[in-house]
Amino acid sequence: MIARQDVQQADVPAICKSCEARQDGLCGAFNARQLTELARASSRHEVLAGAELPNDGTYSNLLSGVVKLTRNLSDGRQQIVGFHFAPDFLGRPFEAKRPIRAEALTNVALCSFPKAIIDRMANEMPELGRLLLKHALNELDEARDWMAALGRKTASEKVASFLLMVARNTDPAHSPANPISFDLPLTRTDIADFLGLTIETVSRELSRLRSDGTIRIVNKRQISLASIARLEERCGD
Amino acid sequence: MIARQDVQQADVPAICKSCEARQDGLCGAFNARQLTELARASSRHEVLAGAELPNDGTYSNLLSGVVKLTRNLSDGRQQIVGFHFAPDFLGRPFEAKRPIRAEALTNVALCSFPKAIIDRMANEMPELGRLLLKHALNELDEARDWMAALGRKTASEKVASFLLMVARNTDPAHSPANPISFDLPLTRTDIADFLGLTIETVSRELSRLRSDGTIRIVNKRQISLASIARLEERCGD
DNA sequence: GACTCGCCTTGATCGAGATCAAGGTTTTGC
DNA sequence: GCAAAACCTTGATCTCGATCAAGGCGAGTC
Repeated sequence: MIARQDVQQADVPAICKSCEARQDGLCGAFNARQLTELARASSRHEVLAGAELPNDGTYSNLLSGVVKLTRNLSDGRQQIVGFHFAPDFLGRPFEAKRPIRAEALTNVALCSFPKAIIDRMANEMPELGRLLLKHALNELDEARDWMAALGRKTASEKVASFLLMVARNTDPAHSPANPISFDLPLTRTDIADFLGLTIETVSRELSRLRSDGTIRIVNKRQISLASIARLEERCGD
Repeated sequence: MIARQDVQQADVPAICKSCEARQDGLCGAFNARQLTELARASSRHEVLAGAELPNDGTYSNLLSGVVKLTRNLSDGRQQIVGFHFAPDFLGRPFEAKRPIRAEALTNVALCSFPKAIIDRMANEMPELGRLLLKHALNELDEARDWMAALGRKTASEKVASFLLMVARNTDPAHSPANPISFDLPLTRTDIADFLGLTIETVSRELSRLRSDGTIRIVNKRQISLASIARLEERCGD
């Protein structure tokens, strides 16, 4: 699912076809004239797996890959507070001072827009402001769902919920009844830091799900689910 | 601090002086003509402690009181995913279908604006859209701070962080070195549901903080802190 | 091949916080 | 005022997930 070859063929200029075609991303809101202007100002670039994304106030469409957002306590304890899967939209226009870092989990391709241009266009076009707001509220809803998981779910419910989330982001249109298979773009350490568990507990819970037939672990990173419905029974909500 | 008498004297009409005076609320963004129009459309009302706030798409300034946002798992486990303290701004224009309920913890006074009017004004005035976005991003940052607490802090760090948050919202300008005292607007059950703990653990941690002199528990609901700095040492970040 | 290094799994034991239980205090209602 | 109910505290015990420990697997390197 994390299509590495997308990152290789990265010679699409300026505002890329993938942006224009995408309903979900920022570009859906613009008219043809604005898209032409954006094309001149935007830039496409790659970030390698493991590298930190710059927090420079630019807005970006995430064209391929997976990004994690982490927040650290002073003694090094780490919590992952969110993920971005392609084709999400990334942007933090205000208050970028919080101790939250964005890091590429896989190789990542971005189409970035300078803050100044987007801000000016948002002034001309209220529709764009509403789109940005809608994105922020979706992220807020997701954050609150995970708060409930972190505070009140058991370890096995957390792992089941996590697998469901990855499956849905990997293949959103998939039927709940059919088997589905995907690459986990995270190490066990990342999963643990997301779920507020240790790597040992994550590993044990995955083994338990494997031994009762809910999942198959092909490759450490490659998981296949017997059915989404089967996991939904175990995720606590 | 939760000024109950404010709720009693609730005969301010339409768009209230408290709204206009408030930097933080929605009204800061409007010009005089728009404020006059809003005055006709807005309504002030009260919600009693314990009652649920309607999720009807209206936007509101929270004039006094405290509101909790809760999310429940299917078997009744509850997680509090956020608070609103006066003078916060409340609003969920999109995707109100998530299983999140807003409930008044104290008596609450609201100044509400119909969604249709705000939406139209947001179209006329990009500044308003940016204000709404800024509020949503602040809430997102807070949610992520609490994700880190839920996932990675110990019980005593959670309780210390919680007391700090209430203290800061109660008297944001207070010096970190001086003592401060405030009403806890929550039961032990609410605190536990916010921190992902049980009421017994919350009670024990409060007792521990009392016995080592960090806090004084006057009245079950009335807490006084020796100093904010003292608590900050214990909150883990 | 064999060595190393990073990552994962599994087992044994421990401990923070949950659960169970009893009693205290504050509020409410008569 | 008293009784009942709601809420809070404290103690005893248990359990889930953390910690400690050992070894496996796979990729890269020599």
